Amino acid sequence: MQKKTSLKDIAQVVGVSTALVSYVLNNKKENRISKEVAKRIRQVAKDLNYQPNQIAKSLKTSRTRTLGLIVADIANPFFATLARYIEDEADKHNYTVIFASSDENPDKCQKLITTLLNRQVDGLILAPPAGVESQVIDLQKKGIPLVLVDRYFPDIRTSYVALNNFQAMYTAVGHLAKAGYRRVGMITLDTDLFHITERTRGYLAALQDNHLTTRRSWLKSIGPSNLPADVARTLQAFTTGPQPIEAVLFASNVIAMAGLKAIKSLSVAVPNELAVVCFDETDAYGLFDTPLTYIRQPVQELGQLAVSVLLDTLAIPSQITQINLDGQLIGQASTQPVSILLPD
Amino acid sequence: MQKKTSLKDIAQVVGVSTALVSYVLNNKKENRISKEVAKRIRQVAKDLNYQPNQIAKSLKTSRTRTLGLIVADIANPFFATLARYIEDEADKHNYTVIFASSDENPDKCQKLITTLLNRQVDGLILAPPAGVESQVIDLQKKGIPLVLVDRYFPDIRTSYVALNNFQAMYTAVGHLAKAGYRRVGMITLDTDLFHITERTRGYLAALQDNHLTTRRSWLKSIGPSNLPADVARTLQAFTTGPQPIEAVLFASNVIAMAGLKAIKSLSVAVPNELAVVCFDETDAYGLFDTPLTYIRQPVQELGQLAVSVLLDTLAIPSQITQINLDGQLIGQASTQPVSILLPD
DNA sequence: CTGAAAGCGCTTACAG
DNA sequence: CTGAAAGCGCTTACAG
Repeated sequence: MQKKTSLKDIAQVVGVSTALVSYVLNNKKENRISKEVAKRIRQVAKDLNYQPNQIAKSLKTSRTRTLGLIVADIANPFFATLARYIEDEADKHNYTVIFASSDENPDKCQKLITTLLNRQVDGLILAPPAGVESQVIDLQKKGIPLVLVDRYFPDIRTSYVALNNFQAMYTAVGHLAKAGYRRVGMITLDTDLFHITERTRGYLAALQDNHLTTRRSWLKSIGPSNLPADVARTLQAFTTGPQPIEAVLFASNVIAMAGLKAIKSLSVAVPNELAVVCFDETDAYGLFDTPLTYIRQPVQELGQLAVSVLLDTLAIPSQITQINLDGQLIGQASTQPVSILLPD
Repeated sequence: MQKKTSLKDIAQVVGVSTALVSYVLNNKKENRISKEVAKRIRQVAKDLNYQPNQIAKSLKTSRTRTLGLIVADIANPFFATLARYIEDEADKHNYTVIFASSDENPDKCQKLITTLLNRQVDGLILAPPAGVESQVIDLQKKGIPLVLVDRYFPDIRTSYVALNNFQAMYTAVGHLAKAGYRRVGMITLDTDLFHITERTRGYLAALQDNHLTTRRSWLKSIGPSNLPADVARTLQAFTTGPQPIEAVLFASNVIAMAGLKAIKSLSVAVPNELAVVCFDETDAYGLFDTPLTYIRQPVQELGQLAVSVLLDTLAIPSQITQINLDGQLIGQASTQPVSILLPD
């Protein structure tokens, strides 16, 4: 391997100390260094193609300009898109990003946190799995700059950037009510994650405020194993029987994809037999027969704000910033007003 | 911020040198150190919750146990999935991954390479954009451990892990020919990237070998600006006129998604009016009316092999490993044999 | 105005 | 068998 040139090499060639070279290349003490020496140094640095060793710099300054990002799964389109915006925003500030996937597993999350901290990341962007409250508290105790994204723990005072999930689902139900749908069901994930339970709370509150019937069986929580089959079974139950549901909300993108596939294979007509609201935006919706109504998360803002809140925290460690962004309901044919539905 | 405990802290408490502590905690010279001292050291390390500072370790050893990953766009499902497998495989060997997106832009790629090298990554996994041959050669000159993934440059002798794109498309055309389709078109990306041009070469070779008609107008290359509209226009041209095409190949996942949407909006019946073969696997295909035939890339193997080839290169720098993996054709209803097509 | 010296937290060749 | 010392490549308080 070709030897990289170091400050020392430049210093030797120019005949000055490494200190002076460091000052010049970092534009420090500009007014105190003779123009000529500075010029020589810069020229030699360029000639030797000097590239500073960030590791050495980091050891000295104890700042790595690296952020750690832990999501549930980088292969999930939501997190992949989020990661992209985080990357771009971090790059704007000359930070790089190390990413890792927790698979919603608290033990794995703990391991990843330790790894990232050993690499001296300057701060952590964390989409926490359920059950890591103690890990987050521990990070705070250690004074690690931290921002939660997508999810957070209402009982722990941390910085976070998240969707207002209550409002998002509340709005979606209101939209259905206004369009004339009365029997509204929801399929959600079986989890304690706050962002998901908030969606349920929004659903239930909106049913009440819109004077719609609430039935225990119309709200179904589904675990990760056998998810597609369980979603299909639930939809079948929802749509058959004497008083079938008129509209369904899918509370996550994973649920939505499974739900839409089930709707196709059950040959349920959308929206005539069943109106549909999905969560998150994806290219895939464009392949469904009916244009789909969905709740759009402002993923770009989530990513950008996560980075900028974290960078603020680096500057002012005591500062806590909590941001809830509103989702946007994109109304399409899958929730057409009942009054203008075509006869079957 | 709570002060982290260092080797020195442990050494002070136990009353030995930092050197000895380092030896014990790294399990070096085991037989030369008295069991008792070793035990004390381990105990104190545990009590003080010692976590080694990787930055300091890296500066000394000049190995960071970090890999750099540059893809076109981490938000693209193919690269997101690839990144996930790379992450998992790297983690197995106690490596972490810094990722970055080049947006197929050579200048951005150069900038990212420089950034990653300054961070002293041990090696680079690169899905190179077109036009970065000189950058790759430069990396080789510098002796940077490197593996290309997904794409490579046939004229440069580097390690790579890629799909056998020629074979993949050749097989797909053969499948169509066998099913009885005679007029076969392809929509591909307008690029010099080898992996894409190989797909074109496979298409053309298979047409010839299967004695199918080749027409210049049946092979259409489309640029990134206005891609969806251009794909739609092309499909319309393909399917209208006196001698419409009977089958179409979409040469990438982006083309496929645009193509499928266009097929829907043009109300072209699949496979009766047009048989379809897509590239890459995605959840989204499940929402299309007809089960789709597609070419599956072994993404997991691609990711795992990229990491293991790179780690091999770290051990034996001179070693070049070139791997072409075969794609798998998943035959479904969208390419049903002509003989059993239902009448329109 | 300039630069020698100390030190960040480790590892390891080397001397005793 | 054990550990002091040097050094990785930087930065910066400090002395001149």
